[in-house]
Amino acid sequence: MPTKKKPQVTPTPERRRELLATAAEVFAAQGYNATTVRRIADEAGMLAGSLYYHFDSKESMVDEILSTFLDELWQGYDEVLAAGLGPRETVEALVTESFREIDRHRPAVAIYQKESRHLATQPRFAYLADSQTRFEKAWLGTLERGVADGVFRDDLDIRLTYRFVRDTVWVAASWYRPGGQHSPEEIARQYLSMVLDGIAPRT
Amino acid sequence: MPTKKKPQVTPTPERRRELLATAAEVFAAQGYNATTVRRIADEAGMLAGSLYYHFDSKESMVDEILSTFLDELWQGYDEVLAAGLGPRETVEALVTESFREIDRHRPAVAIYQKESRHLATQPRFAYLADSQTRFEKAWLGTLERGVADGVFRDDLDIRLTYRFVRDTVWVAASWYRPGGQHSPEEIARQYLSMVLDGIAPRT
Amino acid sequence: MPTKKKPQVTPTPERRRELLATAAEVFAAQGYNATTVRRIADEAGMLAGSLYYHFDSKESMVDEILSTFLDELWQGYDEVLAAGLGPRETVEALVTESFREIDRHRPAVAIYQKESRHLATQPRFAYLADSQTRFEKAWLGTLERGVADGVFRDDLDIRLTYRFVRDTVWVAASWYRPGGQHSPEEIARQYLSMVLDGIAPRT
Amino acid sequence: MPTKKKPQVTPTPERRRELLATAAEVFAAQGYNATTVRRIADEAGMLAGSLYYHFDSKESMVDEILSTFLDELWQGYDEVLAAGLGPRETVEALVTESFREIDRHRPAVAIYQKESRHLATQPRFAYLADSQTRFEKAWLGTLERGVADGVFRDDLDIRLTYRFVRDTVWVAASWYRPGGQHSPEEIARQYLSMVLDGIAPRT
DNA sequence: AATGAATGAGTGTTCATTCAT
DNA sequence: CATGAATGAACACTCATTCAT
Repeated sequence: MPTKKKPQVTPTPERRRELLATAAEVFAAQGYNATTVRRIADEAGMLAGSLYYHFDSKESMVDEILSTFLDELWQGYDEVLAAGLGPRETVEALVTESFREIDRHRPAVAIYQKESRHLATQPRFAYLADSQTRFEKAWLGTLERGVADGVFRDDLDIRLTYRFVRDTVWVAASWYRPGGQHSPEEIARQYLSMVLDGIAPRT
Repeated sequence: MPTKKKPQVTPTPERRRELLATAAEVFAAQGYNATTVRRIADEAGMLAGSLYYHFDSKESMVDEILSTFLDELWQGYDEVLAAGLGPRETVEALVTESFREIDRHRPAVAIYQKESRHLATQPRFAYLADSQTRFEKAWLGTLERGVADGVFRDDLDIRLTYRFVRDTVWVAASWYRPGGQHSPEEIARQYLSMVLDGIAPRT
Repeated sequence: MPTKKKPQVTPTPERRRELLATAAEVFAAQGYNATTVRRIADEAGMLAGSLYYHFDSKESMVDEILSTFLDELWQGYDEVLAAGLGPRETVEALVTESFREIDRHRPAVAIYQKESRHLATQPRFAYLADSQTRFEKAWLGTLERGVADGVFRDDLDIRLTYRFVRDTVWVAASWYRPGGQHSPEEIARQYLSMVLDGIAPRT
Repeated sequence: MPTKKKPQVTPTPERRRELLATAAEVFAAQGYNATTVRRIADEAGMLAGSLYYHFDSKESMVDEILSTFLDELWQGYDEVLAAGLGPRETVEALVTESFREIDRHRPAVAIYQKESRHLATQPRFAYLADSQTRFEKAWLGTLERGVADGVFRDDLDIRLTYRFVRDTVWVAASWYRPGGQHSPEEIARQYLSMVLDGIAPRT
């Protein structure tokens, strides 16, 4: 019977994206565990069971949210890392790119911040740990090059510096609201200024 | 009738503290919602129901963990704020005190970071919002004094600076492990150095 | 957004009524507290959790059972009270109406008898106390009118008489079984005969 | 070691009676199932576990309360039934005795009213059903004798009459408060007057 | 006699998930 | 595509009961 089609993998990519956006918003606001499927469905104007036409499970929703975000993030990062910039310029570009991602994927970033450690224990989310590792390599490498080149201080524990910069940037997702008074680029500029030169005036 | 003496309810604060320490560790590791009372009981070597001899509810456990932590935190902070130090010395003292608290109450700080926004919506945890407000006042005030005195830069958005310093410090609770290679004071020193002078070398 | 229609919550009052009838039967037989939600579900041929698709809580089940009963009861009573009958005819009509209610809502009446005092302490069940008060007013008023008119004895404590008649009628719910050898009207007739004329023969 | 005595069956009959009185009061007020052992212990000024020095179980408490009450009740009843009175005088004596028992054992009577049907299903409480049977026999016999002698009406269903008188009397336990304005004997007198002669005036 | 602490079975409730319609 | 109804496992919490001290 040619009239009965099995639902395609992407029945309507539009609706899918809408629903994921809704889910991401709720996950970010309430936390993954504390968010019920019913709540997401409410927000989407349907019943809880209906979501299962679009997604296999609640888990597959976060999965898709996070992997989509990380894919886009690494597209941007890889471009920067491949550009052959100097260490300081690389840091500037990475930070700027990060704030752009926060601007575009705020809920996903917030979920990533809050839940990734917890989720990464499951095999399905192994890519979270992978990403973390690549991230660390890229940053530590850049910082080390910078110390060697004399554009970053050599009297600091480099892992501490790494964590400092990393957290400094990403935590912003917890308070950032798109459409606020500062553009992502402006926030990046000020953050970079603080990170690079400190909050005490240079004499 | 003199026979109706209410028997004392909290006879051994010892056990209470032990159990709360266990609970805090699990809450910090798995998240409050994802932590089952059974899990805490397991870790404590008893059955789930037995916890209710000591505590009213799972909620009252986090409550006691967080309020105990905040009480101690504010003791330290108030001492610093009352000492009449200059803005820069105040910032140094507050940051150092913060890392000491992270060292002493790491699980509580981690819980606070992850759950306080969510918990603060309940009336019972109103003190979390209060604390947040006091915190912001203390920090913003100090930073403003510093800008006026010329010991902090005047070309930065002060709220951005506040968030920068605040997050930078507290997020450390997510990776800090007591007994590591750096003492809290050493970490504080390096963090302060980065925050105040930046990671680029002063020429 | 027109896509956000809230789906209707009570689409099939049918099932609801069936389930409430089942619940009422069990509550009446075992007592509200002694009845487990699992038991009701068993009787209804489903799992305990499934009941929560239809009802918010066990409490809301008794609530609906009792309030539905009282609503119908007062419809009948109000009709009688508004009919402008003499005191003796009013008493006859109220008693007859009561036995009809016992016939139609036996489980609800039994629950009301056993649990109302206990439930009425909760704000949610305030209407139980209200009903009690209205009930008392209606009866006492009728009895007083009867005494004044000389159709009821004036040598009896009127509150005692009230309790006597009230209990006499409602306790019947504890042994009455619909479909027995006497119709509600026949039982009412005999009860009225006893209450009005006594069990000793009139000489 | 002669110093260690096993607790006697009646360690201090005084205390036992006190505790049972307390328990009965709570059972009557809240219902057997809804009453926690902790609550009884609270009321008695001790901890829940301590009650188990005096009683085997919560069940054995009601057991002792109810059986003590029934023993005393039947002492009174048997005396009346053995006195060789006429049917009308027997009814008067039984009702009066009943109100005296309500006066002396109000909580026990209330418990009996509310819980006996439920408890009687357990073998341990078989005596409740036995008592019920004896009770029914005694009353039905007396009423039948009365009808035969012409001192009770012969136009009433005798089982209906039995239930009428029985319920009428015992339900009083639900509102009776010792020390009120009417003595048990006065209440009995008025009840008997209503039951025998009705609430309509004899012409 | 009574306490402090624990047990273990059970209770109401929640929630992700399924599936016939 | 979506609904209505149900499942079943898990959860926080309660409570009668036990027992060493």
